[in-house]
Amino acid sequence: MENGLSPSSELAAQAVEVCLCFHTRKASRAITQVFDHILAPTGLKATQLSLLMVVSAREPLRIGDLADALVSDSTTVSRTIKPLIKAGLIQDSTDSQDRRIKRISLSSSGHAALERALPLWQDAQSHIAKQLGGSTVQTLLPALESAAKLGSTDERKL
Amino acid sequence: MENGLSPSSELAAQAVEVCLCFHTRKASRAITQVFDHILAPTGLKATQLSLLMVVSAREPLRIGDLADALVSDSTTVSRTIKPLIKAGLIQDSTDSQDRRIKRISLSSSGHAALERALPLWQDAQSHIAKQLGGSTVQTLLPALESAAKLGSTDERKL
DNA sequence: CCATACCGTATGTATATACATGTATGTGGC
DNA sequence: GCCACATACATGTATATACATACGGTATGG
Repeated sequence: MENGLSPSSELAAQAVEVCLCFHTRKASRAITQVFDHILAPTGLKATQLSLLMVVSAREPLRIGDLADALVSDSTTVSRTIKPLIKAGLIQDSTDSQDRRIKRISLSSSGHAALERALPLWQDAQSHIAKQLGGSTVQTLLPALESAAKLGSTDERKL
Repeated sequence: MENGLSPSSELAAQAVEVCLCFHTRKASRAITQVFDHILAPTGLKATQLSLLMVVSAREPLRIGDLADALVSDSTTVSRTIKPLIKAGLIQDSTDSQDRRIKRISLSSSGHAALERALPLWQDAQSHIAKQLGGSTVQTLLPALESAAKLGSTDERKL
């Protein structure tokens, strides 16, 4: 092994270069960092603004439906909404028919925070789109949407 | 508002559909879930296998360099390696010249675990590549690599 | 040669994420 | 109506992630 790597290390080195999980996670960290920095003045993290945007588009909605929309576990959503409830941006109410169900919606503060944050969201989005180039963005978004569908139809049911 | 959405909610609904942060994170959750399920028999999570692969390709390396490679904070790396050190897969040794520096490398158990996991990694990678289609993968990987470079050159230094 | 600034890493705190499990509620068969 | 089962959500535990800060080690100017 002239390069100083064992055979399995050589394989691993090749694998990591094309690993879809590694690259998707690395890119999501980088993009989240940029969004977080630009969104800092709003007091919202990128994840939290995404949550507000999804809720605002579909409110009122159940935790399970929110989890489906986010391709996230419902126990995760149950927790990620907590800081936003504490901050008074999201409210939840028990369904009167089926008391197991929580209906999630934005408070008026939530709507206001969303409205204030959207211009900075646009800044971050434009900044990244400019760096990547329009054609890259055009191919990236559909590819990411395809990838996001993997979890729901696959192993999930097996 | 015939659709029942306020103006800002309508904007937010449009924004989230094209948000690079939201879509990248959603895709990374979906892909990570598939990898985690397929890798379950190895006892390694997708994130941990990625770590082992990167370390094996460049060992020994400093925590800061590992953080750069992962586009992650060095304080994050300092913690994410802990479960792997505890499991005996990764070892760290203090540099004899500069005792601030920790040199990270795989133990023999780490090399063995990596070797055992690689076939399942290949299963997961192939499974997802097949679902996405070869041309999508070919466009996705370079786009993700471009995106991953955003963090290092941008706001980071400002 | 010491004070100070700088560098590499760790810790405190907070959020994000998911699996296993628990709890409360609803539903259907008998 | 009661019991088994299913459904919706929460909690326990563990890992991933990052910022502010602390701490020890190194280098450097005076």
